[in-house]
Amino acid sequence: MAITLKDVAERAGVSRSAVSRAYTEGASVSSKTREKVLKAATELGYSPNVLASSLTTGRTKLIGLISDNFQNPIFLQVFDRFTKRLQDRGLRPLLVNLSGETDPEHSVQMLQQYSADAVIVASSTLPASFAQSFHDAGMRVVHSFGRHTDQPKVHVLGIDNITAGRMAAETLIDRGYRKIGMMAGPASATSTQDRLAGFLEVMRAHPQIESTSSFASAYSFDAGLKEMSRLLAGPRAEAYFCGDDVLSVGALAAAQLAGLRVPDDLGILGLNDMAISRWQNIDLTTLHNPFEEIVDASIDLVEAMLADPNIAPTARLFDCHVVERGTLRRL
Amino acid sequence: MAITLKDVAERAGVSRSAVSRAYTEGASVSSKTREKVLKAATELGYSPNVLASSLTTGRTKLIGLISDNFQNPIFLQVFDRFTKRLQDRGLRPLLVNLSGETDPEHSVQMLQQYSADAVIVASSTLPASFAQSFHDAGMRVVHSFGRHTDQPKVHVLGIDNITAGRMAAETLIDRGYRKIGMMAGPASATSTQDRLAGFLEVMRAHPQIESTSSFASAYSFDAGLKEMSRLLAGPRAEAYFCGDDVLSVGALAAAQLAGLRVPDDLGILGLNDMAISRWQNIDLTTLHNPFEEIVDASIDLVEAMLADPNIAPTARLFDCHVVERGTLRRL
DNA sequence: TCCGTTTTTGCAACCGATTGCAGTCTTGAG
DNA sequence: CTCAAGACTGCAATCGGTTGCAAAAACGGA
Repeated sequence: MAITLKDVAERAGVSRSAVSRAYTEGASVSSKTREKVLKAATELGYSPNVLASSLTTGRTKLIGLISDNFQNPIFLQVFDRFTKRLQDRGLRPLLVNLSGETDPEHSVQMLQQYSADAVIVASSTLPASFAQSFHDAGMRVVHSFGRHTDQPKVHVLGIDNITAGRMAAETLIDRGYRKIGMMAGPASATSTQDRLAGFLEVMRAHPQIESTSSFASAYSFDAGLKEMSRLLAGPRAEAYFCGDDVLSVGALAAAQLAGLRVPDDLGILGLNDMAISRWQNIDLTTLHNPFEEIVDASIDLVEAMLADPNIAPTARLFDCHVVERGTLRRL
Repeated sequence: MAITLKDVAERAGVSRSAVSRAYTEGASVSSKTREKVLKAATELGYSPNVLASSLTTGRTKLIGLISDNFQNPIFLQVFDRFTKRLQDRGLRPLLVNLSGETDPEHSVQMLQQYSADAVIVASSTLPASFAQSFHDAGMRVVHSFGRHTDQPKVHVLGIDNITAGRMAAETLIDRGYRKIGMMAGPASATSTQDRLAGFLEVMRAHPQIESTSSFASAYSFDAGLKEMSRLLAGPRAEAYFCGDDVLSVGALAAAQLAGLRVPDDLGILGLNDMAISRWQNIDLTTLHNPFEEIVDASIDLVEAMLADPNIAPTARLFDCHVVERGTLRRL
């Protein structure tokens, strides 16, 4: 059916090896032969089968891209960036939708079956053990948006969640809020835990500030709406740091439903700076997540591992900064 | 490095064929042998290499998923559904980000190199010729969200854009609007053309209604904001049917900036019913796009083609319906 | 128990490439 | 013009599986 190397070889009147070499950078072929081959190839419409060659070379250029969050709009931006950048380097994203699954077993096996060259775990909620499983199975892996550790077992890149939590708390205090709450994400997510830890640390240092904290059940609009509605039903804070932007939007909706004006009656601070947060209809003051840098750095790491599988695992932190918009009063 | 069939064969004390057969449904193996093999396999942690087997079987279970829209939030929902459903059937999405590219050549070649079993073109903006190229290259292809034709060259599924355009126009008329505009998407997109055609058809049948139409430069928030701002600067209509939901949100932002109240001063009707449109902060009245059904049907078609590559290309249309929310006055 | 069936099994060729090796061709220096 | 070094080339083995075929084993009925 499809054109194979053999067809090209026959047409060009050379051996199969010659054809193969014509396609490999720096191989020992005369330019005359190479031309003959390329000519025959274009006439036939041939392009080499990566999968077949992967058998001997051990390289598929397939990169597993695993995510457990297809609800958060920022992930569309993340996927956009990942797929573009991978493509630019001749790598192919094999997308895996975890959708609720927390056991890596299945993904590990599947990516092994396709001998993916590397795996990118793109998630701020999965535990370190998840990415680790791929490493244990002998695969190259980088965990993007993962939790920082001093002795990482696998490459992990992400924002500095603890510092972000602190920054959020300090920002709210600086704006003069004296009753401050954190509506965090799901308690099980590592990002939630760290952001909350940073937040609480600052609060402990400011005993005069009244502070509260609670968890939303997921990083989703509905969870944010629900939890904020609950909070607003009781004695409320003057401003809330929300676990992330989608939660914040849910919180804004809750405020609206409660008849509160933002930022006059209630301040909301998000985290991520997803594209939508910039929309005037939302106009969310938030901490910017430099996800483009994280994605790019992740791919750099993937390439580095492809060149040398044994580079020591690194943990890189990226800084957030406040993006001024309309949901927090200015001083 | 990795465990191969040979290792398992040795450990189980059987031939390589036996191992292979143990893994193939309906192959001629005694249950005794199969058990021996499976036992050895689990002890060794073996799982067969799909890519190697694809050489002989001609099946990779890899499905190219091509999209040119990573800006529109509804596509995150689309990807979510596609990846989940493909996975459920043991198929693997190989994601291709067209990002501005309109020439299929490159994608065709890439997917051929990976001998993808089939290709799904998920786009409402690409011309039919794009999907056609894959067909011409001998690949199985279905075009999801594509334009309907009577004599389709490839399978194409999508909403009935012309009827949707009509429905939008009629909805606005029914609500008592007498000056009606359509702010369409980019002129080059097939979906734009059809939606506009349906809209204009109804308008022609209602000469007493004052109507206008114009194009936004892309299906994006910024394009919607920009075009609607332009429209609002001149003599404006009482209500606009926008090319899709993201455009609508941009239009809402423009209205807000112009100090207009929606729906009192201005009505906005969208199309797609993306998740975000339901958010109270947006609360967009829109035409529901049954994308889940389209995705599911697309995958059904893929499977059907896998079973029989020669089934005649079909064109299926899916109906939209109005979702009542807060951006259009009720009667 | 014997023999024709049916079920299992292993051999070996093959899928579409790559690559070490050894033989052949070109070179260019002498 | 000769010859050694270097550049090319093709052969054949290999990657990890699959599968047609023939031989071996198991089965079942008489």
